[in-house]
Amino acid sequence: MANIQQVAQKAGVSVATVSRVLNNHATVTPKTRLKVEQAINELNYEPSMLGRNLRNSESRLLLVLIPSISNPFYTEIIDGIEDTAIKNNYNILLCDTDSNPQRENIYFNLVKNKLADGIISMDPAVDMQKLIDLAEHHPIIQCSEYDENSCIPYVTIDNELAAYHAVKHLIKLGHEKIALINSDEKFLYARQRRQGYERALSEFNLPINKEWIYNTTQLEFEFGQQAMKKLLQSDEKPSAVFAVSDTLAIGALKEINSHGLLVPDDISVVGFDKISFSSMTNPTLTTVSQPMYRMGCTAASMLIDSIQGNKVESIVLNHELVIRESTMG
Amino acid sequence: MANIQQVAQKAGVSVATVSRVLNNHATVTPKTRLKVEQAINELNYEPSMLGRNLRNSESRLLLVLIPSISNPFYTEIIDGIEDTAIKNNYNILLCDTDSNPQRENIYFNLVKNKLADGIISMDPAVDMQKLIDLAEHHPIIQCSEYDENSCIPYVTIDNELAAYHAVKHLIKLGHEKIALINSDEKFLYARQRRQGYERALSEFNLPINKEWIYNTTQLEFEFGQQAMKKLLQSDEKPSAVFAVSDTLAIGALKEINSHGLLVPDDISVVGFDKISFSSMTNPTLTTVSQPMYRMGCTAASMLIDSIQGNKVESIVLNHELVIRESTMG
DNA sequence: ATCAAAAATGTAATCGATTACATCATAAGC
DNA sequence: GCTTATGATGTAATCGATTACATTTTTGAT
Repeated sequence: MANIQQVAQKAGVSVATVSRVLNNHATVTPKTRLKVEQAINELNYEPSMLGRNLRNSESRLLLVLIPSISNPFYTEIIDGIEDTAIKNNYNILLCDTDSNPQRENIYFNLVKNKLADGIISMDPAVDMQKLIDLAEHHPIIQCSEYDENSCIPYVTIDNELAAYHAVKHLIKLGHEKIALINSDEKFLYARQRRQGYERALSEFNLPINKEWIYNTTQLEFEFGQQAMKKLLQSDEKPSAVFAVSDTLAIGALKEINSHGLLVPDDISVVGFDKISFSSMTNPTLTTVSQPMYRMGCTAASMLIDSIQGNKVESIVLNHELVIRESTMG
Repeated sequence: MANIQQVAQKAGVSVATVSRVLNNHATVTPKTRLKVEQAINELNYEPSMLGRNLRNSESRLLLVLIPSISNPFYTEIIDGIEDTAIKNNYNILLCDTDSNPQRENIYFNLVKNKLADGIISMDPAVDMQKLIDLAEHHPIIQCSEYDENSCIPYVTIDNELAAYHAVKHLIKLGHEKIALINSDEKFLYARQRRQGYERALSEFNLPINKEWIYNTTQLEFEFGQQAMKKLLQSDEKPSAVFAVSDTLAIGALKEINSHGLLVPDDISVVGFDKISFSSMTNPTLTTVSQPMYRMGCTAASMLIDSIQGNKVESIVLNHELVIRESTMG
């Protein structure tokens, strides 16, 4: 691969002139520009990002931290991030942390080392202290998942309110025995959704039954199945279930089916996220939809703003309850 | 962020010595090493990859090209790639091309610019000519998807044989009217799977009915639904369906259900890939399982080998037919 | 104590770009 | 034709690391 010196030599000009052509600086004669462009083509030259970044300290690369690419929830958000980034002449790289601190470190280092200009973190299991430390010197945005005390700007929805809406929907349908399949409450969103759940119940004077609240350690289907299995063993079976993710809800659905019960006739189910598979289940799943694409766009805009030295404010977007077969009795 | 000069100054040594400490060169007195390490800690110094790569021309970063992170098929492969890479002291970056040539270019440039050492391509829609050109000067491996004429090493399964096994399974169950939901046959795997389908039919003297072969433009659920809808309208309805991806098969399942038909009683269904959803459907889906994790490991090993200057050979791995409810009449 | 060999450390070139500043060429004004 | 203003191009420092080679220090044998 040719370098700028060789191009300069071939074109019979200095490296400065080649650089000027490369960066579209005004003061280059058309004739010279042509010579340089010819040399570039002949040598098949492409400028090295390494040299450029070293000098400019910018890479125009954004890092997106996700806990696992297997969770379909992130897909649409990433589309939004990607589109916005490209519109602003930035590119993104996906970093699957697998919630593994070692891998996390690798990606943090890319930023420290100026190989990337900033980070959008969507990993709820991220090492918060490290993220906060990093945020002191580097642009970082939290997307969907966040730490309220961290001072790192975030974009998210009102999880408490969304859960409240979902549960209220079930109550309005006449349900009084509503179970909650929650994930690990070390995550803020899990605590918030539980609060929404409890607020709805309280508001309608329904008791909060510990037996109907189940916390899973992960979000995969099997954990939803396991949760539902346990709930079906309780003294008084719930007549409805609110799960904090579609994957859990789908696992629950499967478990209900395999017990010979019908959704929504015997038990109604509400999920969260509106992943694409949620309309493929039988019955289709009622779920809380987040404006994922917009959330991604917003996060990217915020990050780019922040990179360009502007102060950015956290943003809370609206959610929407999508009513489908699993609650249509 | 401190640089190596500042560390050297603080420790009262030269930059060369700092660099030696950083790179564990033998010839440093324990006393000096200590001084340097102290300075490094006090200044919170981390070496810049930019400077290092510029000098060394290696980044120890691998690029993984995927058409879309929304396809769950890639998840496990990526796990394999990631584990193997990390074991060899490499890191990976996921590149979602969205089958968009512009984005592809960005990632190709990262390699050309030495910001990454090599590429594992899993995008069937990749611009082959560009990939081949790139492969002349840079290590590249094709994973799962490949071009047989490209000379770029690949790891894959025998798609023809896998499809043959799937269809033979249906034939053995007594089916004689077997439909094929294929994707776009501009993809090699689609052509190969069709061949396997046809070989199985021919071997048992079953006619190949054009009406029972449907090509979709994409792999999302809806395209499977659409395909099945069309198949159900044919003069003679098929009694079994082989879809070249689980997502298509799940769409087909949904469509069959919504026509009031039962799987497998009325129509049997076989998918391909064994994505996690495939065990959450009702009924669960019979599918062809690829050794995805191993495929990922293999691809990563091949790439790293290639980076280190060794010649690598293409590899074909074994598949397995997983029989579940959708074909258990 | 002296000197050679070995070990430790320093000096400075290098990677590939960008850019402030210097220099050279051209055109305009008189 | 001479001076000056302006535009085009070149020179060389710079970014942050690595490393061949040079230099200094230490060690050990006599």
